[in-house]
Amino acid sequence: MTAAGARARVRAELTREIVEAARRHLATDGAAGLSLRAVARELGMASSAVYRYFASRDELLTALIIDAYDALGEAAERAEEAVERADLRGRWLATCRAARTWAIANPHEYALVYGSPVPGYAAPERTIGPASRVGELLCRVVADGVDAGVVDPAPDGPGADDLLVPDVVERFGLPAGLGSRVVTAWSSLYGAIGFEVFGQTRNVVADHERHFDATAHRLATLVGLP
Amino acid sequence: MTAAGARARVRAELTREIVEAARRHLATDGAAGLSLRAVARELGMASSAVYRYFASRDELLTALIIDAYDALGEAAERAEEAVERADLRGRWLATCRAARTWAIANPHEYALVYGSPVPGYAAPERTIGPASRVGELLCRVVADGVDAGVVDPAPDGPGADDLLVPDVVERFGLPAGLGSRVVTAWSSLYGAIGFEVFGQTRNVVADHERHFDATAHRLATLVGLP
DNA sequence: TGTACATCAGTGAACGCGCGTTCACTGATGTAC
DNA sequence: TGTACATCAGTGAACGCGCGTTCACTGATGTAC
Repeated sequence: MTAAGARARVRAELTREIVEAARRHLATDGAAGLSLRAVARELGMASSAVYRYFASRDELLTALIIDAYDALGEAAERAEEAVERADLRGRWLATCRAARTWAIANPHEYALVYGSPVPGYAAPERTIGPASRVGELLCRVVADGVDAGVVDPAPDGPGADDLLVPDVVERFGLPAGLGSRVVTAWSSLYGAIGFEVFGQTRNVVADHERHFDATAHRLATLVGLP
Repeated sequence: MTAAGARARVRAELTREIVEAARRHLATDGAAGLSLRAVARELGMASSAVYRYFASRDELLTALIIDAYDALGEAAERAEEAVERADLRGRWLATCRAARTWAIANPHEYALVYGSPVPGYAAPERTIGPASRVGELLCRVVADGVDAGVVDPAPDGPGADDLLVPDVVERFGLPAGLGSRVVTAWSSLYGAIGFEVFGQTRNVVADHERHFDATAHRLATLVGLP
């Protein structure tokens, strides 16, 4: 068992090294230019050897995508956990700020998951879970506000009840009347982050950090947080 | 003059055909995979012939980018013009909806300008003008509201006055106290469009059109439109 | 109007490069008796 | 503990493909006198 265990451990380590090398290549060539051969070259192995670890280029891409979602999700979760439970707006802001900070520190991984889709690549189902971690966090804050009686559960009236997929509303524990608003805030958050990371606001915004904070506050207000 | 004029006209036509073919290739291969050779092949000419029209692949990319910004800008401008001047919210909504409609109809060109940056490509200065047409439109609506006395010129108090680059505030005719809010709405608009076009809300939103309308209304309210 | 010259569009071969994936193979590492 | 066998990691050559860009060239189209 220990012998087989050792082999498995070495295998897991090399798998990680391949993913790490691929991640570095993302920075120079983008997702579309990610090359198995270049990764193998960097690790000093034959390009064919990589196929012992990943069945194809797309599988390697999937590993990168899941890693990116998980890293972003974990950063946001840690930041949110550190805030006192009753401080709803503080939890919301911490989540938004952590997402922005992670995106600025890892722009190419951010582009991989929230930028243009990679042509010819279809993300498999197992990316869905990691992809929704930040969204879940935002929902929980708002749901806690509803439970505490400080957030209006239906700010749009009954007209916005059926805009979302019913499963989603249930899974995230949100009142139906609030779902669409939270999705607006969620997409707005990534709009703000994307504009900054991709440079669209370079000659527009002077103080990116304070402007982002103002945006996060506005989104908190939009979903009804006190 | 007519002879030279004819030659110039033929040249302009072929230039357009090259750009059109390149645009079609964007759909299958993405911006990073755009290939001069593939474009030449489609047009039945030698790949070297394309160099009589574009000095490099990047120049062709620039032409595509400018075309995309201009097409989006024109669609938005036409839609906005069709609304009665006094109907500020209607003008705002028309602009947002036109941008969304264009993006859905032209997802790859949308990705080209608002998705991940193309690795190794730096957009030249002449893309800036076309890039800001939609933003200008949004600013004008809000500025008209301020002029009419129905939009609060400083909803965030004096604290948000210096978040943007001063030139921008001046160029777009907005009060300093409103600039940051309009930028929030602007990035939120593209966040919403991007999420829909790139598929992030596929299993989340049930009625994309109505949800988008709700979002556009919320953004109008955010910038203070009555 | 006719002719000599200049300009321009387009060709095809070549340079040097990179890619994903397959395949038969060599050794090393583990497993079962 | 020792040996025969099975599993696995990694190799290197090959297949067939595509790319951007350069260059000397052929003809056609325009221009000046």
